Amino acid sequence: MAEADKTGITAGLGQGVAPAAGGTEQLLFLTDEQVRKGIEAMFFAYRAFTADPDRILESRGLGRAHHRAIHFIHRSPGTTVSNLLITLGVTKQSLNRVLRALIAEGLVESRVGRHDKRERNLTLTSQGAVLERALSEAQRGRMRAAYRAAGPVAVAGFRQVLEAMMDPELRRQYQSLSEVGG
Amino acid sequence: MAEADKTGITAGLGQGVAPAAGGTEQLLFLTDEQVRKGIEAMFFAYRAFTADPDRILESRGLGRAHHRAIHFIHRSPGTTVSNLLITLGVTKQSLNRVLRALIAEGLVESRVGRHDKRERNLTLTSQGAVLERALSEAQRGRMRAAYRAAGPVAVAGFRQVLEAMMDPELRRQYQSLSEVGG
DNA sequence: CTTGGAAAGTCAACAAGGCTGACATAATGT
DNA sequence: ACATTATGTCAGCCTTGTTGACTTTCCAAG
Repeated sequence: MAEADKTGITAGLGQGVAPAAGGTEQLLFLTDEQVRKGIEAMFFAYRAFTADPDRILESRGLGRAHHRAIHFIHRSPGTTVSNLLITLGVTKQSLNRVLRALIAEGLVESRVGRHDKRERNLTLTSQGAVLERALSEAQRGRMRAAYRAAGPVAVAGFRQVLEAMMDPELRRQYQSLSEVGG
Repeated sequence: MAEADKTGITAGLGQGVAPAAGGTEQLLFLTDEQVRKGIEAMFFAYRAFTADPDRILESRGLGRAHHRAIHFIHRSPGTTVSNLLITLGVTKQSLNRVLRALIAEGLVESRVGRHDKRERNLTLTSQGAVLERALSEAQRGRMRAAYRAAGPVAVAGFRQVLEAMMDPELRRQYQSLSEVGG
């Protein structure tokens, strides 16, 4: 199947997309078949998306959960445990297990907060930064290749649809990351 | 490693990278920041993507693994265990546990193959079809809403990028599903 | 017809990474 | 002084993935 979608959207999108043949749907691109393909695309793409980092992590006895923590600590250095809890959407106990491992491995540092000593400010150690870099490189390499293959217009659309899929609460979190970032 | 510097723009620029609205970001869309946003968008969107079915499944004591099996059995009625194994990318033992539960619940039927009696042809029972419908409806509802919000051009781009992210092998599988399509 | 290999099922054991509940500690704010 | 917040931790449970070993059934080639 060719990437004929570029122009027509409705026309090129193959198989089950009956071109208005008795179709009641005013918007052709919203056929069940189209939506199903989107769902399956998410499933397969997400597998590919996590495959590269998983390979790196495996060799160090870490998992996807550690990757996520590393990613967001890198993204928001000095963030607190509570913040991370909200971002990751897991329980304190679950995150704590992950953080304990990361700290034990010397990848993350946990310092008592300056203003509020109950808080812990989390940062990557230099070792942690090295691993983050490796994980990120692998994942960004794939993402970058996909971006190149699909082109800038497609990339914009990609992000638009993903953002539209998020619940408002998640979207807010997602968007606030960029502002903070760095 | 050096690819990141190609654009001359590294981290810390946040949203400011692209000339906000309708800008010509054609040369800039491969900045690290852009790619990172894509990665995070995948993370958050995938959470939202699975949230609705998860809620339905939970109430019936099933999990995401069951959903995946149901989805692909629905998609390719009469498929064999081996086929499903390849599609889902899990081990025989793992899939078998899931299938056993689905059969016990009367959601899936396993019939001895006609041509090759070693094979088992898997189909949804009427009950299984009902559940599939419910799960699918929830997920497609969200996807459809996102599609509407983003528009047809964005949808095309969304699919293009996701497909470009897949490894050739996964992409082949993904594409072959449409042809079968029930 | 015998036999090798393929398809499927199963048992056992294990690990990652979610979850809940209960409880401890230290620091903060009222 | 006291309630609340942020964090950590123990214990136990669940789902879903993994390996390894073994069996049954069946097809197909020698």
